Amino acid sequence: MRKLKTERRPEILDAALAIADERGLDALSMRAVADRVGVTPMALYGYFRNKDELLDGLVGRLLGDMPPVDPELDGRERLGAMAHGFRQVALRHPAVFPLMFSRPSVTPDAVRVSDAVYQALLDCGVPDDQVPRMERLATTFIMGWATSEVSGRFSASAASARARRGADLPAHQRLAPYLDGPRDLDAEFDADLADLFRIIRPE
Amino acid sequence: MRKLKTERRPEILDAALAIADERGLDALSMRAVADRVGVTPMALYGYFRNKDELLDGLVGRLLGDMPPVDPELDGRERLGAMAHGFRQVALRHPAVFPLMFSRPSVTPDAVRVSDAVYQALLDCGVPDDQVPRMERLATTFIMGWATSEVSGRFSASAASARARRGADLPAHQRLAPYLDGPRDLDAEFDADLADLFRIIRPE
DNA sequence: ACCTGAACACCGTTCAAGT
DNA sequence: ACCTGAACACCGTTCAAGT
Repeated sequence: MRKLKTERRPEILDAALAIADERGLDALSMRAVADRVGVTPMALYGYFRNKDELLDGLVGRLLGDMPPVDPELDGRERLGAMAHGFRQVALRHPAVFPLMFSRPSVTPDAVRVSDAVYQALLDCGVPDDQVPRMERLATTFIMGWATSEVSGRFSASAASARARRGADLPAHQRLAPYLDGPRDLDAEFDADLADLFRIIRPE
Repeated sequence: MRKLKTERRPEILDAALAIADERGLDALSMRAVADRVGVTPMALYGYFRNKDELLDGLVGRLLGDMPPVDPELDGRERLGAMAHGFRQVALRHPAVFPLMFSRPSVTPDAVRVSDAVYQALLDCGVPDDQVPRMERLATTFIMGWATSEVSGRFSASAASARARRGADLPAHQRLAPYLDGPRDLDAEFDADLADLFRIIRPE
């Protein structure tokens, strides 16, 4: 387990992220990254032990890209700002964002984000012993929502396909007027966040 | 776009699921599936247009495996039973379950599951025009939770690594007693579901 | 100290051919 | 109607060598 070089890691991760953003995750090969950086594929193995570690680095990079949150805001406003920050990162990097679920990050950036969420929950009045669970609940929902959005699970085309296919099932029939209309995902995200706050801060 | 054969599709999907369960998603190659079925890799292309379609079929299979829910139960109990069903499917097929996010399914099984969730939400008293959003909210949370669990995001080892790394951040310090203890994911899932019902059915 | 070249054991998929 | 064989253009990664 030899020591890894670190100097060009940011440059390599930039190249990898650019490839994933432009051409998708399937196009993200060690060879493609090396080409973009201007080295041989094998040079990358001086910086990352293997492709999995490079993908972990990419998740860390996404967390480092989270927009900072105004510390003047109250707890609830900070949580909302962070939720929108997650969603923006997902929309900017739709191919990479879903990796957040499968590659739990423990980088300094990841821990800093967790700490900000903990602090916001504490400021909302969540009891200390409930904060870790509420953090998992909130981040799970927000990451799941953003992943669904960027992966097409909430797309209008999937919705109308389901509406068509379910036309003779009872609940689909009753709900037909609401299943295939236009969708405003911005508004739905906000409505869901408002509901989420009712869990976090029972009045 | 020629017509695909269907007869041996279930047999092929069984083989694929077995490989993913036993050896993970990386081991799930067309060649490995063909080997297990006892045919040449190219024979699979008579049943699936490409590997992506085979993976879509796998997601459909998972939805078909969802345990049926007792129709005698009330709406809230049925929702709880379906949530536990999702989680059980995830625990049985940890490598494949996360694909549910990225491969929105429109098979008859998928639509049948949606209809059951719609009906349960209606029976809980959710207004018709809110049911589709609540279905997305609930399934997103449940799938995100199950994906987190099977992907290691909730693992004790990740938690203690984060606890160690965040030891000098303010909220981590204050919450230290609660960050690295033993975890009961069964209990946490139930607690989260109870909170989720407070969104679905405001008293 | 950092990078390259050649090689190995794999991939998904196309096309033409076999029964 | 269903399957196979050979081939193509890729993969991630090891090892030994180059500067």
